[in-house]
Amino acid sequence: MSQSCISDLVVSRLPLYLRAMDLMIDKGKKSISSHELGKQLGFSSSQIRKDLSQFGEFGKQGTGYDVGYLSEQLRRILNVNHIWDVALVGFGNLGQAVASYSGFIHRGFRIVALYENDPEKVGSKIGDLVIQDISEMVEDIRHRKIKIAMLAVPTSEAQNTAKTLIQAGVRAILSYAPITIAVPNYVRIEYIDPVSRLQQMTYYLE
Amino acid sequence: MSQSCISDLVVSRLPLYLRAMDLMIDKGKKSISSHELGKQLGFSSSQIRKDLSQFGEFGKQGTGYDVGYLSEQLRRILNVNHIWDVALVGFGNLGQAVASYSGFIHRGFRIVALYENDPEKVGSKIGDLVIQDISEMVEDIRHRKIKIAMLAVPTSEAQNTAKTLIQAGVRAILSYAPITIAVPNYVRIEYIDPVSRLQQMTYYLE
DNA sequence: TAGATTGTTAATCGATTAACAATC
DNA sequence: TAGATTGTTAATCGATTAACAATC
Repeated sequence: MSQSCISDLVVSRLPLYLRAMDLMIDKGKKSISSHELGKQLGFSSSQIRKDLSQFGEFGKQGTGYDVGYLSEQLRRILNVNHIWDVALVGFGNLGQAVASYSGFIHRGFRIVALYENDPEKVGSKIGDLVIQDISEMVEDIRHRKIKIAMLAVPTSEAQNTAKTLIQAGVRAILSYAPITIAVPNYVRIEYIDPVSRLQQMTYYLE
Repeated sequence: MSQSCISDLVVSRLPLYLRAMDLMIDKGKKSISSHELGKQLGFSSSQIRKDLSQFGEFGKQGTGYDVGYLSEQLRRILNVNHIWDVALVGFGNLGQAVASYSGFIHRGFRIVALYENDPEKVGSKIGDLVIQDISEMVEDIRHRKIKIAMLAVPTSEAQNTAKTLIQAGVRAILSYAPITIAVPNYVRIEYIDPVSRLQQMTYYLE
């Protein structure tokens, strides 16, 4: 059974299911029905059962889903049952904030490299990490076999930096630049653009 | 013609069209066809024409869309032809980064208030803004008629803070907390969760 | 056992695309 | 005028939901 038959829409919901499971674990809840989970996430129970059934049979009739087991299975499906090394490019305000965010590690990601243009910043230590010059980036990423990068460079440099990252072997990019970046189809790219989300909401205001 | 017949999927693409127009303006490009715009954004030309046609006739046969005019129209449609006042709640690492982000103002948003729990931080000035105690939040937001808030508080406080914001009159929330927040249906909410986006990509890796 | 809830099927609903007459 | 591109229609494609037999 090929993975390619699963819609990206379904995949995009799996992290939300996982998030919810981990919240349940914190609360000490042992099992949950699709109905209850749906209510919590704002999805229909049908949709949750349908989504999960694409990957296996994780529930029990009468009782629902075992929270610990489903969490484990979702981690396996999403490939976050191990920690991924991530590179962060750009250490301006945004890059600094991303670097200091503590929410990555327990959800499967660890920033292991920082690259920056500004010679003033290169060489500084942030926790255990030294900010490296961007000229070392390709060799370093290739050598360390880093596959995921977060992009926090200025918009004008985003496309070129992405290209360089891909040449170095990166296969997934999370970009904070408010611009669409062209990548080959063997590379995944996702965007974080808070302003677009705000504009989406103002459409409905007033 | 009621707005309610327009899908949120369509609305979510409008900010991307606007972003692209503004990039064109910077580049000095005067007009663009749906085909060229689609290529740039990774959408089909049909989809772009269909989306835009829901709001009016903005193009010209033979030449495509006038960049300046379409930009203006999209701003009008999205209600960002004026600047919205925005409140930011939570001034930890994340809140500080959001506050220092310079990309809001020229896309329609201005942070006009900062609220924080920590008495150590309350009273400090950030640019022109004073960090206010969260206890002043409801009265202040109500008085200033602020309708949009960004939520950068710890996960455990997100739901309650959102509730308070809504009581104060906020009608759109951009939440950075990795949790689904329940809101009444007259309130819009969007989420920024970089880790979910990363997990969505690792599904396809290896 | 009786009640609850799953996984799955078929029906519905909605979104995308292909095609083309209209026209700049 | 001839070429290009729109706005729109109809066809296709895909996603969501309702319903229910199976079963814990």
